[in-house]
Amino acid sequence: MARPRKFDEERAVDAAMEAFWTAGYEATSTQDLCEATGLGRSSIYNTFKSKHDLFERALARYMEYKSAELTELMESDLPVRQKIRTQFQRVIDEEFGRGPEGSEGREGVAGTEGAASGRGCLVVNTAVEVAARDHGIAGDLTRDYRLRLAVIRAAIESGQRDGDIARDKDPTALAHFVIATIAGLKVSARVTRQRSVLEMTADAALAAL
Amino acid sequence: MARPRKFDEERAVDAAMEAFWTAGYEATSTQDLCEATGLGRSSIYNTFKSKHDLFERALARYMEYKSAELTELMESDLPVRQKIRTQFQRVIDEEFGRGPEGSEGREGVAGTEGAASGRGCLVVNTAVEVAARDHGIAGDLTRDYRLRLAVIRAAIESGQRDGDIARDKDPTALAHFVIATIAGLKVSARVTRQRSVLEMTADAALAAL
DNA sequence: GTTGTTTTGTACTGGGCGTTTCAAAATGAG
DNA sequence: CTCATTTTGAAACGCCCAGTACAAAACAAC
Repeated sequence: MARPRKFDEERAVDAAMEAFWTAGYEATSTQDLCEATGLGRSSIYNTFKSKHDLFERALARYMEYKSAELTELMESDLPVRQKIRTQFQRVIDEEFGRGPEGSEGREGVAGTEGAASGRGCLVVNTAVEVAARDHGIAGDLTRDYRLRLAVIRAAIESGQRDGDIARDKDPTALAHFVIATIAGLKVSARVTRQRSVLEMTADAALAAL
Repeated sequence: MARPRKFDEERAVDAAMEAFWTAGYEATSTQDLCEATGLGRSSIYNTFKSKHDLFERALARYMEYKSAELTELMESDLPVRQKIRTQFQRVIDEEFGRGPEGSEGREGVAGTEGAASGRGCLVVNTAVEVAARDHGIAGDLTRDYRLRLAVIRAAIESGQRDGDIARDKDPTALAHFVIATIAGLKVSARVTRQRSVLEMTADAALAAL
């Protein structure tokens, strides 16, 4: 009945997600979005209401991906502590790559530090950059937070039943703590470009469980 | 020998710091900076080389303030654990205010969550927003990180001498962990608007020391 | 008061922003 | 093929951005 679309909407959202992930919301222009998706301005504005709308869909997609990964890990049959450790390691690997041990920047020489190479985490980036001034986005993030909380808390409760974690500890508190630690690792990774620092941090956090 | 300046340069930097703190680097326009400082464009560009230069000075000032507070606390004669606890509490109070216990937003009703009211932490905001694409700023943040690390590590080592913290633990690792936890609290505060959640998180973190 | 220097207010620059407009192109239905 | 409908590309919109140019204003030195 009419001219058909030549692109895949989902692929466009994925491409936009990559762009927002790399540069952040404000710093990603509509021109950048055109180049990332391969679409023209008209197609984007015909498909999505606005840059903000596209961002919200891209963010939702990111949260879907990450929540799926987290859920799969937390519902596996590994010991709890190992689940948490693996999640921490994932965060570190995502920031530094999975390359050889010595691949991080040289250390110790003042003033020669480079900027971070990874692009961090879209959720953390968004929480810091836009959540305070955008109630809609803040709500999206809160909903995602609750989802992650539930999944991690369930794994911790399961670990308590197995005797891997002391039963007198509050699983909700521990789950909040795990989430905060992950966020902390991601922020630290923006500043200290040494994998070993993050691994020390993660190990110390695991001692709290 | 010439017309004297009518404003205080330091005060201008302070005002700019407040503006950048509230809105972030990109979202703060030169117009905003004029209004925040009360200066005209000419005065700003005559005193500072550029928006970026002014930001760097504002950030440095923020780091000075915060590092001074941290150092004062860490070099006090409180027990270590209480020093750390106090620092965590400061972070929470800064995000939620020091008001009565029930002042946080209502909870439980999906979709009604509001955006964060506080403005977070300029260091964390900067680390996430600009560090990855600005080597100079990244270096400033790294230097500040090392300073905080040294101060906290010293407090922990002192605590180990007092027997308040197990001597077999690596004080450097614990210091990195404390810093990451603080960052994690600040990020979580952007998403969960309940003081109790952050207090649970802080308590759980203290168990790791 | 005059001169020399600096600051200040105002207007402006070129450019990029998010968004809209519109006609041409493309396609399925009859 | 024709027609109705939708997508697409290109150009343009008004607006705001960081930064600049410049002359008038304000002072210190003499």
